[in-house]
Amino acid sequence: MKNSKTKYAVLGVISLLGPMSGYDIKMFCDKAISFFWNENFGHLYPVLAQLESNGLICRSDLEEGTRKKSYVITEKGRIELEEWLVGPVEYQPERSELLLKLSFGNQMQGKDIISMLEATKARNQLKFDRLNNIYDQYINNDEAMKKPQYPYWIVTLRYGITSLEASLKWCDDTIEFLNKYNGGK
Amino acid sequence: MKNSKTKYAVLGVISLLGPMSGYDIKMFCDKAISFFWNENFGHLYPVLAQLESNGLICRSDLEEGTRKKSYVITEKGRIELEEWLVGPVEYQPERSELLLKLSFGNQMQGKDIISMLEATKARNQLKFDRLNNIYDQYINNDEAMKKPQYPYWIVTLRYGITSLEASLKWCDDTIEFLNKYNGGK
DNA sequence: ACTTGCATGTAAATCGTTACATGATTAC
DNA sequence: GTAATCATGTAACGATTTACATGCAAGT
Repeated sequence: MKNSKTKYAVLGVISLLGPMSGYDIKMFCDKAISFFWNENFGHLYPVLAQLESNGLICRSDLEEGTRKKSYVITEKGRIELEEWLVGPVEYQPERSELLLKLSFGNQMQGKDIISMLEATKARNQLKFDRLNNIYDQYINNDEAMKKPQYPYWIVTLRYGITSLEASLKWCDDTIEFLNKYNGGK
Repeated sequence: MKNSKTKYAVLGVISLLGPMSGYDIKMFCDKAISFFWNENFGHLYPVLAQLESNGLICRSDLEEGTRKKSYVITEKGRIELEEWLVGPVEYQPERSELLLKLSFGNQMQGKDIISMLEATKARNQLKFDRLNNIYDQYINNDEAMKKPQYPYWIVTLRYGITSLEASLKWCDDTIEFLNKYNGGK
């Protein structure tokens, strides 16, 4: 559990959104932050158990009688979370399957490259639209603005939107460039 | 070896750049494509051995007497490479430590957020400058233009440049936004 | 002599995904 | 009644990273 960012994701989400179960955390990831963070049950539950046994989170008493196991963060957990928060953002080696394939483009047929780019564009357009919807609902929303995380969520949304925008433009430019290049030779 | 993209990276690089050793492949990754693809020795060598035992690559006779083991792609390897190339680009769940931390920004001190963003900006500025240098040397270079991969490498470079540009702009905007927001409240 | 770069590999650990297994509750 | 959603977990597997280990060759 040295490098598990899942650990910190869990600590952060729980510390921010009060008593939460593994299921709650998963749903929150899927619905609210999946454009920059993802978790799955198979990893989440063991980490949760480990965090509890290490005293970084503990059971809340909100679930009386149900199967649901809600957790809150402990003082010890909060300290570890803060240590991570002020530490450096770890370098993450890039791995883009799209670019890898594209760099071997001379071994592909022109139509296959274009359809790969079109598929990427379509996928990103969907993400872009979805994010923009969320953003529009969130920005200047009185309810949302009361929350202390408001400005931070705004900027993460903007990150997603900005980079998807750039990606969409690149798709268009690239399709045009390759069409011209292959037409012109 | 079902989902190993390393496998395809190796096949692609070897098929494109002729007889290559594990070391050669690693150096190529580091120097030429590290902005979108990375490999490490610990993974590379076992995969190389496996690809050879599966008949997807075979030893070339270029290394007589040296310790260096150079490989070329086989017909079987080329077929598998092409199958992967025309297949769909797999969805990769996002995981950005920067955005994860930022989304917990209300639990950080203002100065720590700003320095995190400044560090990100500085790092990306470096990458941006480096990529631009490579791009400038490559674009319209007579030597480079003769190679069949020329247009494809151009567009991958543009991808890197475009997305770093977007990221740099976002850093500036975000620093300004958060400064204003926290100053104004 | 010594450091840097070339060169290949193994072992251990870990992280994360996928598939599997189970069962309660709620809505239609 | 039955499908969807809520809810928790385990097991197996696979991919990748990190650390370790070795040794040659070339330049300074």
